[in-house]
Amino acid sequence: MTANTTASQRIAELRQQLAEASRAYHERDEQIIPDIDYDRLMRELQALEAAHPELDSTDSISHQVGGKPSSRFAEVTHAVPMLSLGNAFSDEEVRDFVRRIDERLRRPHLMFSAEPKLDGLAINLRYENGVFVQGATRGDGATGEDVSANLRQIKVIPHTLEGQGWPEVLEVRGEVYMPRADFERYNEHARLHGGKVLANPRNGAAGSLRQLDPKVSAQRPLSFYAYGLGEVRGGELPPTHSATLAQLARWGFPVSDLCQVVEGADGLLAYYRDIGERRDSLAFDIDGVVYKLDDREGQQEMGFVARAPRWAIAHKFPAQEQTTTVEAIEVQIGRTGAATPVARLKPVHVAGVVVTNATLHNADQIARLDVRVGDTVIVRRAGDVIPEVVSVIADRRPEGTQPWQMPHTCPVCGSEIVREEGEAVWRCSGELSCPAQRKESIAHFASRKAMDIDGLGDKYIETLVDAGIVRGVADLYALQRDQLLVLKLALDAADPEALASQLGLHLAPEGSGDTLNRVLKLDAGDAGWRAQSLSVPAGFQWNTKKIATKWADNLIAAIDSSRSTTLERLLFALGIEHVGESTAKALSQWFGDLELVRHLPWPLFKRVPDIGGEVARSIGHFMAQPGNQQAIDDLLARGVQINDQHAPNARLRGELTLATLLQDLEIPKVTPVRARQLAEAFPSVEAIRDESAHTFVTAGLPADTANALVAWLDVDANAALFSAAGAALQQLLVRTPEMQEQAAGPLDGQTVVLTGTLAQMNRDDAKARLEALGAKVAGSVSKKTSFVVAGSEAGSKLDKANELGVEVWDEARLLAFLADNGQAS
DNA sequence: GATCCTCGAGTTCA
DNA sequence: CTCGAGGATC
Repeated sequence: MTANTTASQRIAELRQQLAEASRAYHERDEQIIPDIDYDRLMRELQALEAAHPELDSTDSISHQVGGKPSSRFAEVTHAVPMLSLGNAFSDEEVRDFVRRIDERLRRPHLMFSAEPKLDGLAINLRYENGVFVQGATRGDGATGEDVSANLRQIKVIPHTLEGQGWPEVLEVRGEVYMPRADFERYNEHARLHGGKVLANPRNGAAGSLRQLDPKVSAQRPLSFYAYGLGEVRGGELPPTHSATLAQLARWGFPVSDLCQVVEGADGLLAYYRDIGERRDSLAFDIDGVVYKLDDREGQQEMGFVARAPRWAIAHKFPAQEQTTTVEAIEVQIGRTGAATPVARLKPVHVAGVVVTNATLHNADQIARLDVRVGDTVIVRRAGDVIPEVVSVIADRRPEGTQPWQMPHTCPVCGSEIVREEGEAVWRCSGELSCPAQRKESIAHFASRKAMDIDGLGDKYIETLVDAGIVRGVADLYALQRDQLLVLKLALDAADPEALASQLGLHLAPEGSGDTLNRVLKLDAGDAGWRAQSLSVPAGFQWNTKKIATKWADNLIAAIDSSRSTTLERLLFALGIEHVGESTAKALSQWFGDLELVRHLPWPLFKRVPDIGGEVARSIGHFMAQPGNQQAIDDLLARGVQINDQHAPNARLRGELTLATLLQDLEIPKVTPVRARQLAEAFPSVEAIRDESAHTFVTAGLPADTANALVAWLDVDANAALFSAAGAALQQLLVRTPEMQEQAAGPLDGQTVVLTGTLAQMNRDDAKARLEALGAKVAGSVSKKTSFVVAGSEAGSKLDKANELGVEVWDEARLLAFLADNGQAS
């Protein structure tokens, strides 16, 4: 095959792909390949055609601008063609652009008008004698569609011009777009009322403008910014682009206030960076910025190349969206057993990083998108960082794919995967017998906000667990330096036999695992393979320099220093379901000591604000497992110490009554009113326990309530819980004298939210200090928020605060306040 | 019973 | 950061 046939094949291929994409984009408002790919393919085609002029043809898509207009609307031939712009993707290309102008014009100060490039739909508005007469889409650049009726529905487009001095014929060009917030609101409404959900603001704008019924179009929240001119007759306009925009604004057109005049390539690049940083906080989507030589005389001198002016260029942001293929859909098991499907993607660059994984959240989301293995998908890194699959490109689905289904068994331990009634998540039922859950729970235990064991990364946890050295969190505190050294040696060893003989270890037979496992496992007969007691012989020759000893020493030291901890950290570290950072803190503050929390009957936990039945039961359930109690015993036996134990909070005192207890037990039919009645009629739990329904009725309870109570007490487990709770209540009340009064802080009862980056301290630090003054530090802004502390680059939370009229402090004010109240750094 | 608010849990990559 | 769901409140 000659080079030429290869090229001609490729050209044909490219032309077909591009034509297809172009048709979909312009006629059906669908994007079947992302812009970035389209641009890349177009460049490839142009390059090939330039290199092989004999294969070029005038009707190639590379010589057209956009697609053919659809036939539903009247055609409009533009008096002045609507051209597209050349693209720049790098600083270098921008400098080239400026250099070309500089070389031709030879002027001292090159001034440019820089503007955001809105991601919408370009249109041309025609005014004759100051009255709007026609509006058209760009179409293929030469002819577009008459969408005047729909454009008249857009409030910001003037029907008649304001002010005076406008030309007889004035054509204004600009972008119709849909503001993000309106797009969201519209979709929310559509979802609730079964309307058409829009894919993104750009498609929303395009689709809306091309509705045949202007009434439908009127419902869509469209807006407009002017950025240029078409035909102008019978009038003078200012000599620069920037002054023209100002003039357009005076005539009543919306002009973006982000437009700026800057000088030279450096000015352009600074503008680009500035807008790039503000991109996410803008009210609309942009896909780059546009630079135009400001003075019109210079523009004329520069002229045009085939499809674009030489005096303007679009500087695009790195693609936020990319296509790639789904190589597999795997299931990850989290600490709680939650089974999360994750798409393994063919690696692809998106917005500066290589993305290989994207969460698919849960089975419902997969079903909604209908993502299948082998699919080509569009991946996005939205405003935040986390990649997500936006949509599947249906046309590129290979034959014979099946809809994805949640597996029935756990990929790690083989246990059944089940879904609770009414819940969205599927869970592996293996609990701690599932290695994945065990590893995750150990990782959680060691994490920064829990026991904070530095240096114990996922990899090491994995090997420690696989090797059987660590089976539960308490085993971490029994780790020996030698075990870690051998572990590291085995991980790096090329020759297991040699290593084993050097260390004097018995080696598991080949095929019983990788090098590491063969070194670590010892034949224990029928019991299977077990970790052997590992040690490095005295005088062992380390054959590589300083191998691993540093790491092992550091880890042992980190584990050691984590022994001294707080109740809050330990409770959080245990990984009790529904007990996160803040619930752990509440438990620690209200009850003060571990023994109390370990043995308290669950209904009493409900006395703590923000703990309800679900959370209370979960704590009780955790503490009722012998294995968990054993683990706590082991931790304490191996030197874990809680340094902040104290007496229960005195505020509990008023809460601990027979009436509240009766409510908290969740006895059927026993409402708060009935609970109070019972508490008044009977002095204690013991007095109620063995009574008959008749006695309760005599005491004033309705018969059905009395019967329900007796029936409930008749169940042994309930009776036991009842007695235990009564005893615990008494015990706590007996401790009344030692209960702690909480010191009143200046921020008592206030809720504070931190946002943005603080320069002088980190977030956790600021949080701790505010809490020391009595404040509650919350994660989201609501009308109950007392004030918001905004650091630099504050985002949505600051907006929300402004929206709700919540007071906002800057960092200086916070620092001053902290200093005034004895919490200076 | 509905609504608002907060917490927990899960996730990516340099 | 976002979603889902638990808790508090009316």
